Amino acid sequence: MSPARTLKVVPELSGPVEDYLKAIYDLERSGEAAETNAIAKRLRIAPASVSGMVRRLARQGLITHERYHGARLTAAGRRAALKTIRRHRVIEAYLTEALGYSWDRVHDEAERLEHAASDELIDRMAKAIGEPETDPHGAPIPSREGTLKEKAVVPLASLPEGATARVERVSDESAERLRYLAQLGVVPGATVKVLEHAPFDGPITVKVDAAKRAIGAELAGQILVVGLSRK
Amino acid sequence: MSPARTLKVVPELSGPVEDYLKAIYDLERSGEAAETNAIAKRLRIAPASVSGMVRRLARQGLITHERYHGARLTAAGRRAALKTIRRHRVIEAYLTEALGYSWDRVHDEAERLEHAASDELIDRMAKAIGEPETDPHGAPIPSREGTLKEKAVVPLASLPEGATARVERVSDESAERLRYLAQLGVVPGATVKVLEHAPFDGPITVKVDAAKRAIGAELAGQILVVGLSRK
DNA sequence: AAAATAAGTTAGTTGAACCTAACTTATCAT
DNA sequence: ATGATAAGTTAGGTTCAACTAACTTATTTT
Repeated sequence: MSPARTLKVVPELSGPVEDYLKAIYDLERSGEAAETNAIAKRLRIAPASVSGMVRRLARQGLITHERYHGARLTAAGRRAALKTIRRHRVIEAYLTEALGYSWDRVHDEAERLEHAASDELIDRMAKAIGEPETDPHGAPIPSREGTLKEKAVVPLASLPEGATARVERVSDESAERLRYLAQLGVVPGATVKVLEHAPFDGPITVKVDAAKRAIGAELAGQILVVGLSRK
Repeated sequence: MSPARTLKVVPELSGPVEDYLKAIYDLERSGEAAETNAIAKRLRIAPASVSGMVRRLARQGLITHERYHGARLTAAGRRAALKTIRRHRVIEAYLTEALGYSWDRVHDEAERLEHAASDELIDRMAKAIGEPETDPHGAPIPSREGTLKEKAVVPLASLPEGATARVERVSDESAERLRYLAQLGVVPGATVKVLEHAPFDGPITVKVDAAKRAIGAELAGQILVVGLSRK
């Protein structure tokens, strides 16, 4: 048998630490610092546990943390987060492209493999499927160098009636939701036209592939699109 | 994000536990019970740590253990060990067949991935490369059902002068050794003829691919072959 | 058979990553 | 501005899987 972890210049981060950094990265995308409770919810652990880890991550220079006011990634923390995110998304893409997984089954598998896969494996996987730019849910894959170009997207829910848009990305949090979206035809690349927008956060009615579909406000907030035309 | 571990009927075994079972399985192949020190050496941990874990595994019914006299897998332990070994070997085979890894680089990667890959992933990998019967080093891959047919093999070192044999399997413990063996042409499937056998555990001289090679006794003990003819 | 050596175990620690319960700080509503 | 609620933290505890040091049992040598 051989040593459990390969030696590295940068000290290896543990699986849990990688998970925290990913969560913080994700929460920070909305602009504000990642709050303790939000991190806890995302990782399904107790807020008290987050307090402890956040202190540690700050001490290690991966995040900055002002007590009672959330966490923000430092440059080093962001780099580490993007590396893990790259792994996750390349694995997701590889599982669908090379091994026939459906898009609603890849998340959990990737969640475990991302902590065990070497950079070399990730690069080989990416090359084998033609260096895709996004994962199966439309999320962009960070480059090998750790840069990421986020497209300017808006939630489908925010479009006015009559607008046409291309689906760019959907949330991969729930397998069930992904199956439902696939059934509706709401997948990255699909074109949707907003027909009707019920008031008071009601459902919106859209045309997808010549079919009329009603989508709840909550769900429509998770579908990210790029607008094609206002009318 | 989603839960860290999938739920299962059989309680999940931790990575370390899987490593212990694999090590014990391997050591037991030689007939005798797996000794504490041997396990410790294989896993590169202190013997004292093994004592503790062995007690736990026995309590869990995965091994039997008589104090001071080594450990043996129970049926349940053997099943678990073979599952992990199947994962390891399928991953090794997949990495070489599908992703272009050389046979000396697959072990470490598999060592980490085997604890994170789901049964479904392993089955998909195996199918993708045509359900191979062995890993790149010639070690047999346990079936999905947990059975394993070990070929009747002998160490190259045990062959008499003049004998011809087919290389079946080599030890994958050291990447360096594997590179050396590849260079010699000593790979599973190759035919070797013993030309000379130096006394006092000296090197043996063999013919491989029309080339004459001297191989140290120690190394020749790790090369497993099936005899083709005595003369 | 006694002494030397090797193998194995026990006791006590450590560090990571989680937990609950109790407390403190911040924010919001009146 | 004061009290209620929400958010965050501290304190203390658990489990896992490793460690070292000291001790016990088994095996081998003389």
